[in-house]
Parts: sequence; structure tokens; C-alpha cells
Amino acid sequence: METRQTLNPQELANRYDFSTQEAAILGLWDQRQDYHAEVDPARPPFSMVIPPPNVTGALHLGHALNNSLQDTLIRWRRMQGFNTLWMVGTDHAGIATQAVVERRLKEEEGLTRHDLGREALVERIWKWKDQYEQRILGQLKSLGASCDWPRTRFTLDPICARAVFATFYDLFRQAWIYRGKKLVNWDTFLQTAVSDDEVFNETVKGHFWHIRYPVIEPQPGEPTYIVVATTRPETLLGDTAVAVHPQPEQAFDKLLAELNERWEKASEKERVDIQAQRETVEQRRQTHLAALKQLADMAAAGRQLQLPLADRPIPLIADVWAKPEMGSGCVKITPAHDPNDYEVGRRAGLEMINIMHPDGTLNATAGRFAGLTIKEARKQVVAALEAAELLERVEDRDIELPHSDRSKTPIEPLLANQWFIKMDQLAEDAIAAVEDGRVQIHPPRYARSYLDWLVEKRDWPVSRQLWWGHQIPVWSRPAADRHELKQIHESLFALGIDKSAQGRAAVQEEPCEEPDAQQRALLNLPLATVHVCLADPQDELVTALETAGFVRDPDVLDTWFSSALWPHSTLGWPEQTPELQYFYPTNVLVTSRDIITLWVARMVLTGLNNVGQVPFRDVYIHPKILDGFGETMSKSKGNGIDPLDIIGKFGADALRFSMVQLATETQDVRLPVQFECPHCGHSFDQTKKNRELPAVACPQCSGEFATQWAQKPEHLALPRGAVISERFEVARNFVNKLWNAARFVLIHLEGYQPTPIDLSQLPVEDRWLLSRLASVSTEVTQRLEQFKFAEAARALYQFAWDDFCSFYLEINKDRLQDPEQRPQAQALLAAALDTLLRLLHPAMPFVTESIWQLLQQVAPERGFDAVLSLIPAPSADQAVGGSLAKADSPQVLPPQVLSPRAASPVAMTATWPQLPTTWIDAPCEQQFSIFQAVLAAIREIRNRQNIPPKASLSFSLRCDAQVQGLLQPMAGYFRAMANAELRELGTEIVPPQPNAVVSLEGVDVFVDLTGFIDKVAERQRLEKEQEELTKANAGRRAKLGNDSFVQRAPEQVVAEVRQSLAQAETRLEVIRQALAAL
RNA sequence: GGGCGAUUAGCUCAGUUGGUUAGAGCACUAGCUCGACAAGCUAGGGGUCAUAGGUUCGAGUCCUAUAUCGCCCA
Repeated sequence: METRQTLNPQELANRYDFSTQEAAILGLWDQRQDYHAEVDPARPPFSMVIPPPNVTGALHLGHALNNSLQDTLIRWRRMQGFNTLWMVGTDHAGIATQAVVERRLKEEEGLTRHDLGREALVERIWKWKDQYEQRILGQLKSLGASCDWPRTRFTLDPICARAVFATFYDLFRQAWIYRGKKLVNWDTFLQTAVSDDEVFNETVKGHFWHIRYPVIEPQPGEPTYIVVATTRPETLLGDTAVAVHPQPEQAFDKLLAELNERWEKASEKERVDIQAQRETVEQRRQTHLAALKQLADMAAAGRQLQLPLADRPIPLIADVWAKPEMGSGCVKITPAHDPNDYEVGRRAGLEMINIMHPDGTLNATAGRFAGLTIKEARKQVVAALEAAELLERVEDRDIELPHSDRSKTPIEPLLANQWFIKMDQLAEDAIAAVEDGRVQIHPPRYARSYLDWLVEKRDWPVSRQLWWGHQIPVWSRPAADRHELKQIHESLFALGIDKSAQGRAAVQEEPCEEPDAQQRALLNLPLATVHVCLADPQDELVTALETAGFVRDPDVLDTWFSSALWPHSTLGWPEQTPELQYFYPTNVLVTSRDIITLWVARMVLTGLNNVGQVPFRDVYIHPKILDGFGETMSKSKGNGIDPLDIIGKFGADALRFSMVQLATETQDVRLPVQFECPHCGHSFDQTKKNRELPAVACPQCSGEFATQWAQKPEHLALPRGAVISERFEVARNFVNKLWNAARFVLIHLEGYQPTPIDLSQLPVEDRWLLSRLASVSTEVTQRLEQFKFAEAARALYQFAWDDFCSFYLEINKDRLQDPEQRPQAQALLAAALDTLLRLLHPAMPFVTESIWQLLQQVAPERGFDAVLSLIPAPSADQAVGGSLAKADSPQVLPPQVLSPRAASPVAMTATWPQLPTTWIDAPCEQQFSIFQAVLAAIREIRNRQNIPPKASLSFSLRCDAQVQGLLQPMAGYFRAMANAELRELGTEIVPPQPNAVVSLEGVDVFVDLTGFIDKVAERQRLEKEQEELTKANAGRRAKLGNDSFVQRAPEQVVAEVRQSLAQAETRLEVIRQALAAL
């Protein structure tokens, strides 16, 4: 930093050079490490954990929003005197990261993960992680995030891993973790299961094949075959039943009753549709009911069908899943390959036949079709059916087909062994925590999605068929019979793995679902499987277990399992570390609504289970940023804004302040997106069309530039055009305004000497400023406590720009010229700027720190610090609830004379302003607003009359003694701010002639128009004013003439209307006279 | 199908427990390079508060329905 001797404020650039300044400030902060927290029981803690960004890729604008808000909170609390910890780190993001690395492997080397092997692939992903983690942390730093960098964690690092295995072991031991079968969304390309939220549906053109299933030994009068329809004919190889509705008549009745009910409530338009449906159902009932009843009877009688191509008998069963109104009313059941059929299979105790290899080809159970891909098998199955004359007909149909978001290939449902976490008790505890207010969600409406999801208590499947993640710490061995089972238990006993294993290992025995021994033998199923879970997967028992024939589960845990532990795992749990005891529970979690269930709810339930306390007290859910079309931003749409582009073009403070301004209570905010032309700098709206092009031409200079889609050499050769939003200009301009206001102050602090400020001797403008400062700091504090970021930003913006710059600085221009007034003015200016910087620091840390450093050189000792230090720092017992207990105004009365004190060396650790409420002076603010109104009136006349700014005006004011007392000392300010000379003021004045008059409440302004008068303009202005007032008064008269208003409305409201009518009448009279005089 | 939310100026958004003439920023118009700031200053124009009902002395605000859009869950 420059020294006092070398700083010449006159030489500061008139535009804030954010890129240079940000780099310097980052260096300063890194050197000081004020962001690092150590346990200190004497001080109250305030802690947060970052939602760990995925190491999959770079940060996007949503992260910028999320982290701007968190940093605003943490800086604010730090300034309030809390010992603040912002825990930072990244998430390994299982499938997302593995998929990215695998895709690159395929593209760049033509290899699959199987070519490479587990160990080598995982090694590659670690390398990817190292690279991206660094990039992500770097991005957070450039955003100004004051995370506790030395404590950076990663969900796969040893500390987090320890918590993961401790949790798994604990749940396994209590049998809250169990293994079961589940249909998973199988991605045949990546050969892994993907979760429901990684699946998207796409409508594709397909067919509906109607297939005949012959009836075995039909009784006389019964059909010889049954028709079922399917969009996936190859799955019939895995069919284990055909279902028909058990009570078709009742089903029809119920359906019609429902349609009637809907018809009653429906609008005319909908009724047409419902009526058509009713007719179709009625008709079907006529044509199909008898046959369906017969089928139901056949099912009850245990009739069997011959499964085409596979030549197996399968039962005809009765199940409500079969819809009598659809197709033939019969449906084939393939429990291992369809979620609905799976449920039917469970109800009916059907066999579940898996016909697929993990790579999507058919396995041995498919007989002669084994080895074929799904696509090829479908072709051949259809051909074979045709040849056997079992294909009745084929329909064209649009099909909703699930696709994997990761590989963009169709999903095949597949039955697999999975580990589950039982949700009963865990969910109940997490529900209670929100219901009794231990965790508060803001805005409160989001508590509903949290609770609705938890009450379902659906068990949490935690297995993922991946290599990147925490490998499940369970070793298993199947036992074919009782003898082997006994042997296994004996060998475990010999290893010391039994009930007395004392926290090292736990055993579960999973019996086979199939009770029948013959069936088991047929399907090659074990009698039972013995599972051993190790608390530490590095335990030396591993070798012994593996020698004893146990095999470790190859799957890894769901990423959310490790992130669910984030608030306590990062603090060292299961060790009872001092950090855990001091910083847990954390205070606030800031996140977005789409992971309330996936993440927030799970953190609460694991926190309660592991630590016995909620992980955080407040959850703030911020809005989602959409583009100008109301669509979510994403790289795949081409409308994603890169925060680094914004930081480069507008500065980190502009990005942050914009984010804070966006954080309203609504659930979405729109940010229209533009392209920026790299040739001429022109920015223009993105459209749904141009955002998908590899190259775009600038409408201004017609220069072409490349977008993210550029791939061909001719496009890659073009310069890259950034995706930005003009909305950041507002905040960029604000940052610059602040910079220039500071320049003004710094320039005028020349010769500054620390001077005491005597509050009893202050002129009106200073009292006004202190009053505004006190109200604004109170308001901003309250807004932040309520998580109302946008409102805090609004209050700051309005104060800094409209009050501080437009009035206070302008007024001071005069005073600073006067040697007698100058020291006092300087003392107040320095103190006021100091306070403003503190207030803005949490949202705009760089520019405020830059200016603070300059102010340190010019005025290191300044005014309000004396008051600020009167505020008691929060004590350890004030930490409860996370909010600074309302320490309100200082216990000690604020002094009348403020002595300057040395300020904090950095803004980052300066005290948060909490000015005495006694400074709030409503009458003074009201009086000052009269001054502002008179000033505005004079300026309006000048503009209306087209009087050049350089021409001096003179004016007179008619007002009462009180207003006279206020405005008399401010006469000079009218000169400075409106180039207008106050000639006369008081009750008895002689208005200049000709004049323009503006009648305000309590004061009439007469501007001397000698030499300027434009009668037409003046008449227009007066007539417009007259019209407005007359219209408003007509409304008031109508109100007062309404008896029920006068009788029923509160007296005060009626009185107010009467008063405003009277005042408006007085003003109208002045206008009428003026019009007459014209 | 169930739930949540939105609809206010050309655009993006505020709008307190219902109470004077509905606000801000951007954009637009006119004027201004005066020693902090043209990324600026001064002033101005612009709104049947989505639609239809209802409650009320009084509705942008409360209730009901409709329309359009977005998100979550099944």
C-alpha cells in the first residue's frame, strides 16, 4: 500500500479500476488471514458450511448468488464481533464426475472404464478433481468469499471418509441399513444405475405391438389366446404372468363415477372432453365386460398361458394394475424390468426374471436371443412372433421414454441389490426439528416441501454402481445351505467378529426372499447371505475376511450420503473435537430450493442421529436465476452466464451487489441475457435462436464471433463472444459512484486533523445526516437478520446515492471552502464515509476495502469510532439463536462530543455500525425534506422555463416562522445546488413579478421570471398542476360526502382526508391567482 | 393428478396489519462537460396493478373462479 506521503487523491482515477484493486485487496486479505477462525470460548461463534460445489466443472451464476449471500452474512457477523467460521470445500459428485471423466476417456483415447480398470480410473478422476477443485476455490476467492481456506475439506478426503464409515457402521449395527432388491434406472452406456433426478423423459415415435399369448388347456367356451399389448416386445422373455382386473364390472363403475364427479365440477370446455371419455368407457363396457369377467374367472381358476418364444407356462393372475378400459384389458407382467410390474410381482409373489446383462445385451435367460442388443432383440422377437402368427397388429404411438441425463441414452429398468437406509425414526426426528422450530426455514413456505417429503418415509437407497466414491464397507458371503451358514458363522467367531466385536465389525444375515428350497435351487439362489460391515474399511480384518471367502460390495455410496454429514464431518466428527463442540450447530445454511429434500432434510436427520443436535438453526432458501425468457440457465441451452466473465467486465463487487439485490422472497428472478460482441463491445439480446449457433454476427458492426458451440475450425478461429447481462451495469455504476464520492472526500480531506465533533453544535444538514445514518444502519441490520437481502441493498443504495452523494456531499462543497467551517466539515465527512464503507462492506468488500486503505492514509483517526466502540461486543452467551441478542443502543449514553479514534487497519474487521437510536431525529428529517422539495421546485421551474443552468435565478418563499428558521441558514445551499438566490422569506413577502409559483405544503415558492418568462410554458405547468389537484380533491369530496365512509372509517382517516383537502384547496388558490396574473 | 409460486410502466422488480395522487432502476425525451463522478447531473413523459366476480365506507393488497407461465412431487 502507498504511504501517506505519496498519496495524492487528485491523482486517483475517476473510474474505479476493479481488476487492479481486487488483486491487491486479495493479497492484503490473504496476508492477514482474518477469515481464519480458531476456537475461542470467550467469544460467541457464528458458523456456516458452504454447500460444497461439485468438482465436475466450473462455478455458474447460481453459485455466484449462493456464495455472495453467504459471504455477505459472514462478513456482517464478523464485523458484529462474532468469531466467524465459514467452512469451505467441494463435493466429489459421484456419477457426474465419473461420467465426465469417462466421456473424455472415450473421446480422447477411445477407452472405456473397463479397459482401464477400477484403480486407474479412480486415479484419473482424482487428477480431474485436483484440477477443478483448485479452479473452483480460485473462483470463490475472486468473488471475495472470506471462507476459512486453511480448513478446506473434500467429501472424499480422510476426515470426511471417517465420518462416512462411522455413520454407515452405526446404522448397519442398528439394522437401519439393510440390503434389498430394487428396480434401478440402468444406464446401459455408462453401465450404472442413475437416480430418478438424473433421468429425463423424451417423447419418441414408437410402436405398440399386440401379441397373442395362447391359453393352455382352455375349457370349452374360453378363448384360445389372450392379447396383450406392449411397447417393448423383447421384455416378454422375462414375463412371469399376465394380469387381468379381478372385478372388471366394479372397475368400470368406479371409473364412470369418477368421470361423473369431474364432469360436475368441470367448465363447459372441459365437459366436452369428459363427455367423450364417458362415452368411450360406456361403449367398452358394452363390448368387453363379458369377456373380461370370463378372464377374471379364468385367473381365479388358475389358468396358465404359454409364453411365446420362451415356451414357459406363466399364470394368468388377477391384479388391479390391469386397466379394463385400456387395450385388451390384459397386461403382461415383467417384474424385473418395469416398475409397475415389479409392484404387481411383489403382490402376487411372482418370480422375477432378469433377462439383461449390464451392458444392455440379453443374457442366457433369453434363450436363443441371448447376446443380442435390446434393439436387435426387439427386431428378431417381432419377426419370430410374426412367423409364429402370434402378432395380431402393430400400432404407431408416441412413447414417453426415460433417458439418462448423463449419457443421453434410453434407460432400461433393471432389478439389482441395493443398500437402503430405513427412514422411520430418522425421518420422524427430522420432522420434529422443523415442526418445533429448532430449524427454521426462510421463507417459511419451503418448510412444506421439506415436511411433505419426509412424512413419506421412503427408505433411502444409497448404493451406486460406480467406482468414484466411498466404497460400501460391507463384505458378503452367500450360504447355499444350513451347513455352510453354520460354517460361516463359526469362521466369523474364530475371527472375533461376533456380538463382542466391540465397534470394529457388525454382522447381518439376509435370508433369501424365496422360501421354497426347490425354487431356490432352480434359480441358483442361496439360503442366506452373511454381511459383515467394518467400522474402518482399512481394518486388518479385511484380509482375514477375504480369505474366508467374503467379497466386498463393489458399489459406492450415494454422493448425498457424504454431503448429508457435511456440517459435522467437516468439524471432525466422530472425534469430539473442540471445533465440533464450539462451532456446531452451525447458524445458517444458505441454499436453493431444489435440494431441500436431497440435501437439507438429510443433513438434519444425520446431524440428529450422529451428533444429537440439528446441524443449523436457520435455512435460507434463495431464488433461482432464470434468463429473460424465464428459462433456467444452463450450459446445454447456451444461456449460462460465467461469473468470471462478469467479474472481468463489471468487477466482483458489481456481481455481488447485483446478487444481493436479486435476493427477494420470490422463488425465481429473471436476468435477461445478452451476447457481447468482442469486436465493438456492443451487447445485444440473446434469442432462443442465436443462443444455439456456433457463430453469431453482431447487429451493430456485423463482425462475427464464436459461441460456446464453436467446433469447426472456421468458427474456432473467430474471437469468443461472452454471454453477459446488462443488468450488472446498475451495480457497476453504483460501485463507481461510491468510488468517486470517496475521491471527493479524500481530495477535500487535505490538511485533515483529528477534530472532536460536538453534537450539540451541529447545523441541520449534519444532524440530518447522522439521523439518516442511524436509521439506515438500523434498517440494514434488521433486514439482514430477516434474510431480506434485497431490501438491505435497496436501503444502502438509496442512502449512498440519494442522501450521501446528492445532498450531503453537495452541501459540503460550500462549507469546505470556508476555513472556519472546514475542520468540522472534514471531521464529519471522514466519519460519515467511514460508516458508509462499513455498511457496504459485507456486500461490496473490494471497493470498500480499497477506499478504506486510502482513508487510512489520509485520516487514520476519525469520528464515530468512539460511538461504535461503546457497543458491547457480543458475549459468548449471546450466541444462542445465532442472532445477536438485541443489544440495542449502547448501555452508556452516547457522548455529546465525539473524539476521533484510530480505525481498524482493514474494513474487513471494522466494527459493524450500530449508531445510537437517539440520533434518529424525525422532525429534522421532515424539515430537511422541505428544503429538498423547495430545491426540486426551483429546478423544475428552471427546466420548464428552459432557463440555462448558468443563468442565476432569484426566488422568494412564503412560509411560517418555523420553516423560515430552517431555510434561512440554508440559503447558500440553494445558490450552490440550484444557482438560485433566496431574496426574501417569511409570512409577509412581496412576490416578484412576473413569477412562477409552486405551492407546496407549508411553503409557496415564487421564482422571479424577469427576463425569462415563457407564458405558454408556465400556463401549461400551472394548468396541469391545477388539474391534478382538482381531480384529487374531487375524489376527496366524494369520500367525505359518503355518509358510510364518514361514519365507518376510523376518525383519524377521515380527519386526514379533511386536512389534505384543505391543504390542496389552499394550494389551488395560489395557482388560480397565478393563472389570473398571467 | 397433488403442491408451491408468479402475473404491477417497454424491460427487471418493490409495494408493510386494506387507508391521501401505486414506487425504484434500466430504457425513453429535453437540457447540462460547474474541479468527485457522462459508468455523471437536472427535469420530464409513461401504469384500466392478468381477467371476471365477491367481501368492505375503502382492494395492487383479503376471498372465489378463470387464463397464461414457471418449479417441485407422483
